[in-house]
Amino acid sequence: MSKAEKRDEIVRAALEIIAEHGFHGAPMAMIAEKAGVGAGTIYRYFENKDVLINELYRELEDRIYAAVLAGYSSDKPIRERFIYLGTAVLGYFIANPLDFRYLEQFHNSPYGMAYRRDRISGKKEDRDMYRELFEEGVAQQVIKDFPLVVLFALTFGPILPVARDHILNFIVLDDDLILRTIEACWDGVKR
Amino acid sequence: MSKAEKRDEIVRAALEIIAEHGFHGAPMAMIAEKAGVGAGTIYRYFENKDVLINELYRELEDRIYAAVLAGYSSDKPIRERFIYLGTAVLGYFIANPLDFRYLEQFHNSPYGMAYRRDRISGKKEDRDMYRELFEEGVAQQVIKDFPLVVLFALTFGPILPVARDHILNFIVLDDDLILRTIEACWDGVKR
DNA sequence: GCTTACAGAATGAATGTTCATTCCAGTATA
DNA sequence: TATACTGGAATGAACATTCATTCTGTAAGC
Repeated sequence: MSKAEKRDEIVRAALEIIAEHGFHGAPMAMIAEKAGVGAGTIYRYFENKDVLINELYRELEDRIYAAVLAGYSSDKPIRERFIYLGTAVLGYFIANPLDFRYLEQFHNSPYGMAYRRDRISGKKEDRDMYRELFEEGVAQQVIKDFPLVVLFALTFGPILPVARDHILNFIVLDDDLILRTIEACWDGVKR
Repeated sequence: MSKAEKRDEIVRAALEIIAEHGFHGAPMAMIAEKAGVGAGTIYRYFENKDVLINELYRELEDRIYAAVLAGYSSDKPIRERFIYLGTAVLGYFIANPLDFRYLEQFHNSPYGMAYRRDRISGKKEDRDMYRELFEEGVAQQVIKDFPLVVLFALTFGPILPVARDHILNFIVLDDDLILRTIEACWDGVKR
């Protein structure tokens, strides 16, 4: 097994275990076992557990960004772009439940708090299609004139619990219901 | 200090520390110190930490329910009731940030998962004004015909992050912005 | 081609720390 | 005095991290 493959195994194992059991149900020894390496080996690739957790987060973020960006076109009308982004994000979560559950764990933890703070205070670059979309929409008077965080809340607020309920089998989302849900978010955001 | 007072002190201390530091930043010894009792004493009032955590949750739920119910009148029109409930809940969270942070911690933890499961599968009685409101609204064709969980997501989905952002000082919500935010939720939910 | 030597990688038992929970000597209450 | 309650030290389990040791692949020497 090459060096890169081994690193990947560790990251994959961490994703799986943390997504399923939370940060505190994921001892390094368990991650090591699932990855098929010794406990000490992880520390040859990651300085400590925090670093592993943060690097995994960055990787997931990149993957989602890439997946969603693929079909995005910034010259379509605002509404169409909004619907596309919403369905794409929700679709990604449903297709990749481990990723979703990991992101949730991360966001609802001190890691996520720190990350969020950096982001809102502008310390973090964000290549964020939503921000751009909202700003344009408000300027064009197509979207309600709210602070950005409120628009984010109106959009992702409903998407995340709906994804969670689907992943946990509390509902079944088919393509039609996904679309109607995102359209309902649009109704909340549009002028 | 009477027996009941001591119990209250413990519960209050737990609320404060867990809301601020999360379940894992809240050792029993720290809760005991803040409550002004010995560590062992807590175990005379609560069988173990899990019981304490769950009882505290129930208490908060009751308080919120009572606060919101106070001004609720189930014979007003659907929209008016929706707006009232939304602003009341959001207002409660803003006025009681510790309660809000505790509830968030709880919901995003294995405790909350179990609770949620019981609730959705109907094992738990819920004296839930929202459920009733949604069912009535759908029947009257005033509200979009979605599964209940989606309607919940469209309503609470935005309320919770907005409350969090306010409590963490990422935005300042005044009465006007609160009202407009809830109205936007209504736009998402109404037909 | 075959052996030997060696650097770097991998291992997992051992360590130190952080808790929840228990226990009991001391204190209040009746 | 007898009973119940309290504080906080003691216990033991869980876990991240370390490090002495073992393994492995490569390259030099023959």
